[in-house]
Amino acid sequence: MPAPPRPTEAETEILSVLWSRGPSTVRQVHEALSQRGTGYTTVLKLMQIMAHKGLLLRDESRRSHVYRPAVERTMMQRRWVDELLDRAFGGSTSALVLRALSSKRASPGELAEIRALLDELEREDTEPGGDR
Amino acid sequence: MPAPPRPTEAETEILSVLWSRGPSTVRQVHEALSQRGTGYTTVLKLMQIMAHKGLLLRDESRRSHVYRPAVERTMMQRRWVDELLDRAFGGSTSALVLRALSSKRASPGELAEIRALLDELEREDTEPGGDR
DNA sequence: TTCAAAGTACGATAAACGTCGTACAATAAC
DNA sequence: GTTATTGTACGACGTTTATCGTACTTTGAA
Repeated sequence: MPAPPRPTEAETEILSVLWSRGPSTVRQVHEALSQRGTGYTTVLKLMQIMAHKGLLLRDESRRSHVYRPAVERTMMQRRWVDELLDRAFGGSTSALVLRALSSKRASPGELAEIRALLDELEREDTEPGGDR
Repeated sequence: MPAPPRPTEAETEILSVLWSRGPSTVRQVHEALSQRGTGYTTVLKLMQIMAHKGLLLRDESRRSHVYRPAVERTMMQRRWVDELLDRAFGGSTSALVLRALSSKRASPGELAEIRALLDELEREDTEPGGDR
């Protein structure tokens, strides 16, 4: 099975539900997406197609099939970030980070988290072969 | 004129050329995109549509119309980041930054840049009404 | 056992995207 | 002045996306 393709916008919404809810039936996903007002069969068809594309896996052992993501959220986040990096920031990670930080105000806690990661990254740079 | 819509993928490539080259004719954009092998009239039509949508402005005073972006690169980067934030990171800036930093290795210079911004943001937090 | 409810499967459709060919206008070359 | 070049305008077309209606199947309740 080749790497699954990039999910479309509607597909991404479905993936989000599945990532946060865990394995779910079409009905459950449809209800989670209820505020968007799309019909049940629309969600059904999308999820069938996604399974076909390799974006979802499904368990058909029960009458209501149970779907789950075939890709990890982390993996997909990485792909999206890489894509945005290429497409919009000329590959400059710092430019993206700068934009993210200046765009939406991050909480002090979030800033601390980022600083911690920064510390770790710089430690790895100067002390190659550290932990992990 | 309402806010211009989100550019599509092909439109984004054209915008990138315009942002880096400055105002350009269709031919110049087409040449900058030559490695992608799209036809001249394709680029022409795309750019006409983009002007219609409010993504580009054009100067028709010369025979070869000269196009330029109607939106600033920075503004669009902000929109893309916000969108990615919502769609994929549940609005958590730190999660996005963490993913960006752990995904692609940032250079020491970039890390320093980020640290400097972090310092500034935290200074603003504790000393409201500082510089700016 | 029949019948409504809840499911899946899938064809049809409308809009958006990217693509190009062709028609036409203006300019430059000869 | 005629012709080749370079440009714009725009209709047409194949794909993909998102959407839904309808047909068929399974199951549980009356």
